[in-house]
Amino acid sequence: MSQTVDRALSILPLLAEGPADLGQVADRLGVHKSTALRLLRTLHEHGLVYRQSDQRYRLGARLFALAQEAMENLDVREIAHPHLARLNERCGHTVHLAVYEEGEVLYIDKVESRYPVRMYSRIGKPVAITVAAVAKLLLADLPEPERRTIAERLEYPLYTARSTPNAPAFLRELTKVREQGWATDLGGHEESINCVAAPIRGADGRVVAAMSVSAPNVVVTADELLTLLPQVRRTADDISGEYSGRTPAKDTVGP
Amino acid sequence: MSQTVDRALSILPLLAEGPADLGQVADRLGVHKSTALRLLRTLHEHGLVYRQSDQRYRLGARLFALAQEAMENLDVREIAHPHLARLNERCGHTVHLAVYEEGEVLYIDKVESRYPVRMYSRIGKPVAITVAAVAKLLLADLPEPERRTIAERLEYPLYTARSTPNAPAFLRELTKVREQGWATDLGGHEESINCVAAPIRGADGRVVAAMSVSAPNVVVTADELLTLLPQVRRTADDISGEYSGRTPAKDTVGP
DNA sequence: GGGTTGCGTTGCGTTATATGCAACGCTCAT
DNA sequence: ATGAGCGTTGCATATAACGCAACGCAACCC
Repeated sequence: MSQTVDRALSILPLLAEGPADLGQVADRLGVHKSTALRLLRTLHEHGLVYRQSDQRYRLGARLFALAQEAMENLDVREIAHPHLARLNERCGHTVHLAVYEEGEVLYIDKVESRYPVRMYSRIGKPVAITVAAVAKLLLADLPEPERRTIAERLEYPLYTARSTPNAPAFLRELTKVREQGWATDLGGHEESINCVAAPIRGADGRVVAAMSVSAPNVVVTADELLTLLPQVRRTADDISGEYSGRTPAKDTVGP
Repeated sequence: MSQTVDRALSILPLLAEGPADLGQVADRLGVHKSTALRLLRTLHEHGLVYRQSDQRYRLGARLFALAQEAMENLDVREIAHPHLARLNERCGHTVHLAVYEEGEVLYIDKVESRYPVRMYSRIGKPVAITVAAVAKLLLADLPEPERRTIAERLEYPLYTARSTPNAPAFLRELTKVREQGWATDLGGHEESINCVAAPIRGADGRVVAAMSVSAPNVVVTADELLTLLPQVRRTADDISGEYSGRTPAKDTVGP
């Protein structure tokens, strides 16, 4: 809509691939060097872009700070966190919280496993959308046409033999998840890792977030992990209640 | 430099404070609503801004993804991580990696303590610059005039009784840190938490990053933590060697 | 239920503003 | 020394961003 801003913002994903010098930026934007320079300078003033010692540009620190603040302002996250921590206390495994936004699913909170073997994931990292249990829950709640559109636009990387292979299979899985009200990922992303997930709903019943418990095979088998399902669902329901205002937050200590 | 981009980018920190509607954004930018609308639309197209169900705008998911990618492209981080993990294996405490950029110090990596009591911190969060051990190391390496300018511009919040109280005290501390080549934070940020830190240097000897080991009093006393100093310095030196190309990366397993 | 207020949204003419050019200056390597 | 390559500057032109005013649409209140 606004050409100048559009061009300036296009620089960010470009730099996300790695540092680049003025010429490279100008070329990839298809503009004159002087134009690119002015845009970069503006981005620099706002701290979104940093000029390293070899004169090349890369993404700046303000970006982290912004992402950080944005995260801390998410109210679901704030409400959910103590519940996630409590669940982690009880079962010891990694607990994740994720939301859907504009075609992406991303983790917004994580409580680390207390077992020495830990899985790799990071807050803010987009989730493997076709296989993750939380992603299935979040997508399953979208209106059917949107679900179809998204499913057909997605790619289906075969992380493992049990990954969702294509759109029809994914849509079938979403229907199942929608009906049963919970989801799993049994080695669909990494061979040895299983997850159980449950939805968190707002006052209107719409799914606003999803949470999951994940553990590697070497710690517990898939069957053992599934025995945690009731606990996970109860936790998710508690969060839903508090989020939608039905249940006031419980004080952890009396006055 | 570029008015339009400048205005658009000013929206981001504004939204970081919390969601806002069109009118609020327009007012705070001092522009007409239609102008604000166009800017917001452009930001929206790039995913930096999200429109929530109540029509208000807040920061978008792309921001997380960008910050994430930016972080993973930092080569110091990549080189340092296995060393940090190894140190954590040996001592069990929380290990941090931080860099300086344009007046801010921020954590770019963290390996969690293996003790049940953990300190609060998050990757990407700006560090308490006047007290953190890593911050002292990074600032101590700046040229003297810059150091002074920064020190005088800073605020000195008294987190605890042992926090750095003002600019002169801070500058004195920096001089000391610069000479001894390592730094500590003994309860300067949180009463019960101590840190020991060492600098990571590039080929030209300039400090490019700093790493620290942190632990609460309840786990180890400050004196006990200080006995780890040689290990911390050795780890930092190993990273420096690898980063500056002097030492080739060691294979963890043979062929 | 009609009127009103408070939003977001649209189209348009004007003018400020971003643009590309060409020339300059610098560093580095030949 | 000399050239190539890159970032930087000033400037005239034209484009694209601006504010305005009018519209559409709710919600709200009398």
